[in-house]
Amino acid sequence: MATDPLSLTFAALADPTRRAILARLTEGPATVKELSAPFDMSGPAVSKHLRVLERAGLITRGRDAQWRPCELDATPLRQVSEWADGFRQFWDASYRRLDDYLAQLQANQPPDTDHPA
Amino acid sequence: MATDPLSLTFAALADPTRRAILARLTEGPATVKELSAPFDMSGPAVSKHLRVLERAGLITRGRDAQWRPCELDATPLRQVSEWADGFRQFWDASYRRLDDYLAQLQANQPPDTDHPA
DNA sequence: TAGTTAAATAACCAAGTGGTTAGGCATGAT
DNA sequence: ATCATGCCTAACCACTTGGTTATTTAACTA
Repeated sequence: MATDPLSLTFAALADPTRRAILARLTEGPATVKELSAPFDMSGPAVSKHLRVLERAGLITRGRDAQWRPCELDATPLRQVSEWADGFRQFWDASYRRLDDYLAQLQANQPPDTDHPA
Repeated sequence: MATDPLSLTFAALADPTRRAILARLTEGPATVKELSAPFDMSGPAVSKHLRVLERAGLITRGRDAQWRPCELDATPLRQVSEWADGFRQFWDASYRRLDDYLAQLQANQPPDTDHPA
């Protein structure tokens, strides 16, 4: 797998379980067991997901007796947002093309308001 | 692998080659050979990357004689941007915490400008 | 000391990834 | 009809992923 930061982040996000864990962590830190609760999945499976999130820098892990609380670190998501925003004009393109088409229609042959589509 | 649309999109983006292909396609449609040119990689390898992008709905493929031109479809990136934006307050949080700290410092014990840190 | 709880590690498995080479199939050119 | 081009599929490889169960480590508790 690619090991550059952006690729690690995207790879970490490419799993619904991990995205759900991040969503849960927006409400505050949680232990591994708390994070496991919503999922029909063994503890080690959740541990692996957490390791992927940690490698991507999306969570940090502390230590409190036998608990290892996880905390959200959303800073890598900033790069994700910025990368995606670079394509905004292209996902807007179809709508703009439709707007242009409608504007041109309006200018050249105004629709007959007596016969709306 | 997860097969929901957002996971497919994130997985497709988790590779620098595929992101470079998308960047190239912002300049307009291209054939597979044109897309392969910048990469030290066999044709089939690029074909596989294109299939991943196609499965994620990020490109569409046409047919022109023996060429199979690829075109960008950025609409899935809109969901990516919206998902990431949901975390904006959290990647801003550290800066806000710093601002708060500085503001509090300013109010309670104004820094000695003769002894800057 | 013995027992319980939280979490990690180890070992394993099926499936997927990212790459390769070899070969096949259309299409266009000679 | 033959050949070259563009691209695909097939088969293979080493490695990763997402899951499992069993075991181990670490810390608290009785």
